[in-house]
Amino acid sequence: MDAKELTERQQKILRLVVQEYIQSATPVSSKSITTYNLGVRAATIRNEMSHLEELGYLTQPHTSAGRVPTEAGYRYFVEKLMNQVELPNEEQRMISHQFHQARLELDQWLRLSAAVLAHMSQNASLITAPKSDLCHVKHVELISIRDNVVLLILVLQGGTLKQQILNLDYPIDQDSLSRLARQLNDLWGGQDANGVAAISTPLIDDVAIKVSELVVDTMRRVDTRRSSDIYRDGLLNILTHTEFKEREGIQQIIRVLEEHQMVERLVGEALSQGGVQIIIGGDGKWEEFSEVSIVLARYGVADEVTGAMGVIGPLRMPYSRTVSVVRYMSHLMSNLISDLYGYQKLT
Amino acid sequence: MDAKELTERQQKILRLVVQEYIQSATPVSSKSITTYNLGVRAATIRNEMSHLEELGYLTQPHTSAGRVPTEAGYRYFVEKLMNQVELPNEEQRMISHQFHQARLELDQWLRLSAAVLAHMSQNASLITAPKSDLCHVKHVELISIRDNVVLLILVLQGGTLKQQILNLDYPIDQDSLSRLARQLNDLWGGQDANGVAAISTPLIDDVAIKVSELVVDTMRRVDTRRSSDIYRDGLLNILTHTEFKEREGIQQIIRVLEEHQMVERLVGEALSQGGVQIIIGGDGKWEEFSEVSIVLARYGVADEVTGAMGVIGPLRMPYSRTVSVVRYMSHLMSNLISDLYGYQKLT
DNA sequence: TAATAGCACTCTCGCAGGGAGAGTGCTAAA
DNA sequence: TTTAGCACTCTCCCTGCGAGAGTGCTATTA
Repeated sequence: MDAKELTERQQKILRLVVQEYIQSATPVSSKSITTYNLGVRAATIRNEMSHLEELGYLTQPHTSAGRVPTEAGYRYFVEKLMNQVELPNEEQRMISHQFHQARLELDQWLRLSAAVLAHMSQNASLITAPKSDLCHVKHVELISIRDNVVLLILVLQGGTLKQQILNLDYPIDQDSLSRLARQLNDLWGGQDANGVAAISTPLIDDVAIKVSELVVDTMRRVDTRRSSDIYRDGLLNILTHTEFKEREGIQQIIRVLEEHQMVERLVGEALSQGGVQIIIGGDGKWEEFSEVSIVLARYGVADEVTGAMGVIGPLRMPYSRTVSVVRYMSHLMSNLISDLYGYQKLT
Repeated sequence: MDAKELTERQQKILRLVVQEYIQSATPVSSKSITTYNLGVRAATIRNEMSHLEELGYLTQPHTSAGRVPTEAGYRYFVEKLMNQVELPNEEQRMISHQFHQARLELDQWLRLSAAVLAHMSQNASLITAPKSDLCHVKHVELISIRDNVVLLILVLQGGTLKQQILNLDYPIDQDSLSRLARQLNDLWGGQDANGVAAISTPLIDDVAIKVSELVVDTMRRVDTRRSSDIYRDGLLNILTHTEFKEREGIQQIIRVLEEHQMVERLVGEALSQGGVQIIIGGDGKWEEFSEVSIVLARYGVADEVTGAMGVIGPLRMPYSRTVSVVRYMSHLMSNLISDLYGYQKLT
């Protein structure tokens, strides 16, 4: 099963089988490989294919059908045989142009990212809003909505916004609220949840106590919740391109997109290391993804704000193109975000 | 085709056929209707069924199969035959309990609403964040992110939050920003986009001008975009419950959930009138929904903040239950929102 | 006149058989 | 080591057939 066991010709054949199958979705015959002018006849290719099958890279749906890549086959392809191309300059320019048109609004960027990932890869995409690794207070603001209803806005380090409504027992005017907000900002700036809690113990003002409770509570919840808002797109691609028989696969994809728990696990994986990661058929680790492949990358500013993005689709997805897109998009978003905040860039 | 043409017995039969078909998903035979003790034999029911077919309420997949409701059949059922039940008290209490546990966070409420709608109806759901009909400034806030990067937070009447990043040519400290924000608040409070633009013309301060441009621009975009954030859930229900042959229907559902344009059209429809609306097979108006039914309602506070929620699924959806859930949820959300802001309630 | 028992008719569904076609594995020769 | 040739296998598609479900029609009954 080791890579060294494959001759150059075997590699060529494996690559062709994978590429052909990704395109056609039908088992690849020895004959169809001969059209690529390898200088050998079908019989020879058959022998090699049968060897590749023994090694676990190919398999047959039934005895007299062509070959289909196994998960191991895809993995070998992705790791050793795929030509890593950059996204064509023209497409890069087109995408980045769209982003700069979208003004400086994070929400728009994320929406657009999901759309671009989905469109370019012709699969489903997902991207999480960037999130600070550490949850520190940047700013609090108190806004009077009406007599005794107050809107609390909490800005976290990294730019995440949280809003909460506060119902008071008695009315309070905007001026008092602004004054209180200013005090609290001085007090809490740069603190994490525990810091705020500790500093707030001596507070006596009724409203201040309520606000501090709300802030601490909100931050604790941000801390425990791994991922933030999630943007998705391209589900329709899956339904139009994928064989409809593969019910199981489609369900897995939707489950990934819909269930927060799944996303959080993936995001955890993505954030654990840099670069583009490719998970093929769950890679043995995840049964729930047995029928799908996922191309993942983190983006953002290391140790400051990071998010994850990815494309999810059937095993036979156009890996080369997808990897290019995900890599490009993660760099683009990293740059945009670091420009936004003036941070140093994540490689 | 008029309602009066249906005898009481025909109504009973039509109701039973629809209910049976919704449950079983297989064409309903005359024999199976006899189990409901109508006091007549299968042959009689056959005659009635054939009459109902002439009237356009039933149809047969093929000559010797049972009957299936037509769109007109569903519509008749929904309008005249369906028993409008309230959601059981127990379920009402369970749901409302969940909402009060979720603290006063709109985001959580919306998420939860989508989940409840999807779970109770066993179909896909969608809900848009409530949005002010009129877009007025409630509050602006300027927060220094670093030297010359400023976070602009714009609170609109109704509680919608917008954030924008502002890059300045030179650094500015938080104190100056706060002072500026206070001035701008006094100046702009309660104004709409045009008001802000008009008032801002005499401004000379460099930062103030930039802020005003950004605010006007943002508000204009909020004005033109019909719907705000959209929350979805329950797509998996569709895939597990629906016959998988009905590819077209599933694609239509996903298209509704994924494409903003579709959502906006539906929301427009929902907002145009109160109460729960039921769109069956596009009701002739919308080709794109030929295979699906949609149960819609608006919620919120009339003429102040309103949103739309709905359930979407195959034609054979459990209308009675779905309508109950949507009605209950729209009231619940209306109450929560009016409590939140202290507004008067929307009927 | 409305209801219904009875029966012929129609259509689907599942199964089996057969032929065509695609693709393989193996053997023997170059 | 490669390859031509051939037997073999398996799918796919078409056909035919019998069973079963359900209808429509007709003649009879209350």
